[in-house]
Amino acid sequence: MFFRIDASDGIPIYEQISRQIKFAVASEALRPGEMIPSVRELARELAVNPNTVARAYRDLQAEGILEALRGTGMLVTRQAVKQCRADRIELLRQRIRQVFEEACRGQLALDELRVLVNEELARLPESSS
Amino acid sequence: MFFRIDASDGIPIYEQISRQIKFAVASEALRPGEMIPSVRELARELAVNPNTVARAYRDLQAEGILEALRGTGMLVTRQAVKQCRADRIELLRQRIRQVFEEACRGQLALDELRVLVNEELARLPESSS
Amino acid sequence: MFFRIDASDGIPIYEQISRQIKFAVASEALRPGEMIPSVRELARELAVNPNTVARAYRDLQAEGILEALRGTGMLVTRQAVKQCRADRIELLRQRIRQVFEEACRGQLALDELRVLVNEELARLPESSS
Amino acid sequence: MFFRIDASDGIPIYEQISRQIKFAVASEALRPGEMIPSVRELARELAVNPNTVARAYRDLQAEGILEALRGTGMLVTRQAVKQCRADRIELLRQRIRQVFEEACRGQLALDELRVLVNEELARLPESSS
DNA sequence: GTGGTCTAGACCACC
DNA sequence: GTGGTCTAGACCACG
Repeated sequence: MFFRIDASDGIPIYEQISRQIKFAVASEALRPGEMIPSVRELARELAVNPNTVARAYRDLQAEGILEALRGTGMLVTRQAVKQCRADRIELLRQRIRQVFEEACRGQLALDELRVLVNEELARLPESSS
Repeated sequence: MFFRIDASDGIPIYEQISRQIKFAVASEALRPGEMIPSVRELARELAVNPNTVARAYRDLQAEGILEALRGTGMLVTRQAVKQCRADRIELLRQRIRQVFEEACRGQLALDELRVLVNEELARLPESSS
Repeated sequence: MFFRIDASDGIPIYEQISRQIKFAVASEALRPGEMIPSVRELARELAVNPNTVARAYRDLQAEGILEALRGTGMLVTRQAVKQCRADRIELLRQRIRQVFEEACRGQLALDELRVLVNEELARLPESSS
Repeated sequence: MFFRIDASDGIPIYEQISRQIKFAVASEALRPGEMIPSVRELARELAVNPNTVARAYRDLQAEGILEALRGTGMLVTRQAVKQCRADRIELLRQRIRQVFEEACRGQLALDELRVLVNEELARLPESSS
């Protein structure tokens, strides 16, 4: 697979996995109908316990992103792309809002906040389009 | 005291407490030399376990924001204001950076990100300056 | 053949196959003495693993619904019709009982259950007689 | 707690647990704001692995029925009752529909089905209201 | 081979 | 004490 996990950055491994799968679906690196690696295979590849991968898959299944075919494997559902894109944006919007609101609660001036935001936006690579 | 805690928003309660105290100091709602409520008093007020408040105070003490007067209580140190202001900005900068980087990892286009950020900035009350 | 399978509705595929064959026999769409499609043929037709069809056939054979003619194929036994009809009713009775009992365990009032049942009965096409 | 699990009736243990909690909430045997037994406690009581209970709780949390207070325990959410009642009815409706549709696919006459249903309804204890 | 369930036990942060 | 994460390994049904 095309992604990595970082066992010690606070975010649970199973969530790192499910997020990256969602992102892969959102950017169509993973397409509807396509089979994803088996639990055991991905577990081996990421050097992670199969249960951990299974949990990520199960969560995605509960969200309707993945579908299980018994004895066969799991694949990306039709609706997944739309859903993942919406999720990605909504998740981001929430996090931005959260940070901004905390800034306000902290009595930071709007102008100071704008400066900070622009500084950080400027740091981002142009290539991330 | 003048702030609230939300027991179920992911951020540990003790950290919510210490942050809000820092913010209060940064905005001079709490001034150097001023006594802060006792552990028990604040715990009662926030309907929170006293251990939790104690931990927040302990953390702030370790950071040099608070100072204990034996048998009397705790008060805000002289250097606290400067420190809290710097902390506030640095904390915020980190969180903004974190969110933006996650957006990039999620393959979101820079322009989409800018739009999101501006939408959310626009939602903020002007009065927070 | 005249039926379809749904790979993701919880019921094992081999069971979907055997049930539908039983139903076909019960309604005399499939008559005693008649040959049924070979494992390979039906597997191809249903886009299903041959092992799965084989298992369905094996189960039906064990129940005495099908009979193997060496080197020739499988056919419906004489006694099959009577048996399938009885099975069909008994199977249904069990499932109804199961659902009703679960409703009771869930503390649903008998009257609410009756209403539900009648609503669903009303939805059924008259033509299914 | 007031319910039992049957380790070998096909339904996963974690689901038996979550269902019975939902039912308890729906019938207000468990009320919003009320704390439920800890993972370890219920596990001990049911003679089941704590992970299994934890999974049931986690599923309910994902559905918004339960809420976790870190270091404290889990409690029933405000909206839970409404949701559990709706769930209970909807779950039942689906299962009834499924059974009926299968009956039709099996070419059973509507009248035969009605007879079956009434026989089974009659078997239920009046007290289940 | 596949996914799914369950057990057992370790470790963590939080209250 | 609480819930949460993770590992390791067993067993099952299904294809």
